Amino acid sequence: MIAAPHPPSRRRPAGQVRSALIAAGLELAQAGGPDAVVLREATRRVGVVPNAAYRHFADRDALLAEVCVAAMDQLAGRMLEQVAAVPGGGDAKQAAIARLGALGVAYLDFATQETGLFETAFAVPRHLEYAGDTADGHRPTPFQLLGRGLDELVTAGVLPAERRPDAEYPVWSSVHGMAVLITQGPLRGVPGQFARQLTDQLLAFIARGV
Amino acid sequence: MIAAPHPPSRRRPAGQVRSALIAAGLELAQAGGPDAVVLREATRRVGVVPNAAYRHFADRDALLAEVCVAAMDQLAGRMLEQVAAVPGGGDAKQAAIARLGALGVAYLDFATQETGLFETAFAVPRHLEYAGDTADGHRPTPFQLLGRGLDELVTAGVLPAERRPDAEYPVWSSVHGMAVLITQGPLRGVPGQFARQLTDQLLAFIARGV
DNA sequence: GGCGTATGGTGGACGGTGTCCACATAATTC
DNA sequence: GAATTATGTGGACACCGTCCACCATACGCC
Repeated sequence: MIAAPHPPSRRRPAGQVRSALIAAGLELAQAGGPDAVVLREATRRVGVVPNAAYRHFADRDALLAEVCVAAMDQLAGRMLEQVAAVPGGGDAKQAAIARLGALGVAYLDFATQETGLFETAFAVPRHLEYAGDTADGHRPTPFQLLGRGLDELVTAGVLPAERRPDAEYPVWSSVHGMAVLITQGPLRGVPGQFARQLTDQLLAFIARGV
Repeated sequence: MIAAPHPPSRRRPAGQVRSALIAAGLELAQAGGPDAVVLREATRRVGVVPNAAYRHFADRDALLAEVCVAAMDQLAGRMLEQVAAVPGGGDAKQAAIARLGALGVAYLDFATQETGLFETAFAVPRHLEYAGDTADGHRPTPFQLLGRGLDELVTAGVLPAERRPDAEYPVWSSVHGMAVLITQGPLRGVPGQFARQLTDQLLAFIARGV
């Protein structure tokens, strides 16, 4: 046996393995949702032995939780992009409405195009807390973006100020509910054309209800 | 070794093991959601060896799928109860609105009180189809109940007939979204009082938007 | 009525997973 | 330079879903 007595046993720069594990977990989540982020596979991709993960995370759920906030951050990024792409000029009321609509469409597009990540973003393990809004280094949360959109609606004079408080919740519920029903629920697999019709219908519904 | 050469190896009446497995799975789902319905534990509760399950289900997902329709059926049952409990007399318009509201409240109550079952009802395995509406022997689906509620709204003159088509979807999305956000999503753990306020606000939102 | 055959149970095994323990090394601190 | 801490390794355990080979019963058919 001429086996090397101890394989180099190299050690990566501080924090590198940790973030690499999160990145690997994100890949797995993208491909297969939260259940697919399996600790051993993540370590395999990073090129490290399974137990090494326990130097950086208490357990698999702790890793998953980090992946979840990363996924949520990606959703927020997509929403930011889309709202920035809305042409600005013209009527202020129309613009505010268009920007809010862009947020909703981005939300739904992300859910259908990146179903794994979308599912993961909301799959924070049961006993763990959802990270408070906008942890350091991250974008504003989708919830905050929605709040800004509604504020714009008020300043543009579209939404009466007295109806602004807590208006986030029904709007968020509507969009989130449709996203869930289409991507994971009984409405999954409906043809894209019908899904788009549902989206338009939903936006009109929200505009009347808010 | 005086071991009995072959333990009785008894055989249950036809179909009994199958339904017992579903019932056991339902218990597991109630306590811990879809991930908790684990094949081996179900067989253990039924008092049978793990492999016996494979005589009745192709695999664990097939068992889970059956548990899902049972859970959905329970949700429908709760909705039926609640809508039947709405006092009938008085203004037809008010009555129709009250009955639709009762459906929504029942949906949300079920989600908060039976979170495991609620989660399971919508956790049909990816590659399997959602059972078409109202399989034999089951109650009407929640979706059908919602449709009836909206029909009542039309006949009572509350909802213009031209807005009836496909009105299920935005309404369903709103209620379902809130249920998901409160029970599994970022809103979980909010105090019950706030949750109730959100529910009222949501119903008003729906009434305006529909 | 005897008998073959499908039906539904058993036992044992395999690979995969999360997690724990004991150990070994590299980096950091005094 | 020594002691301590942080990080990676190796090996093990229990649990899970699933497959294979075997066996006992119930049932239809001649």
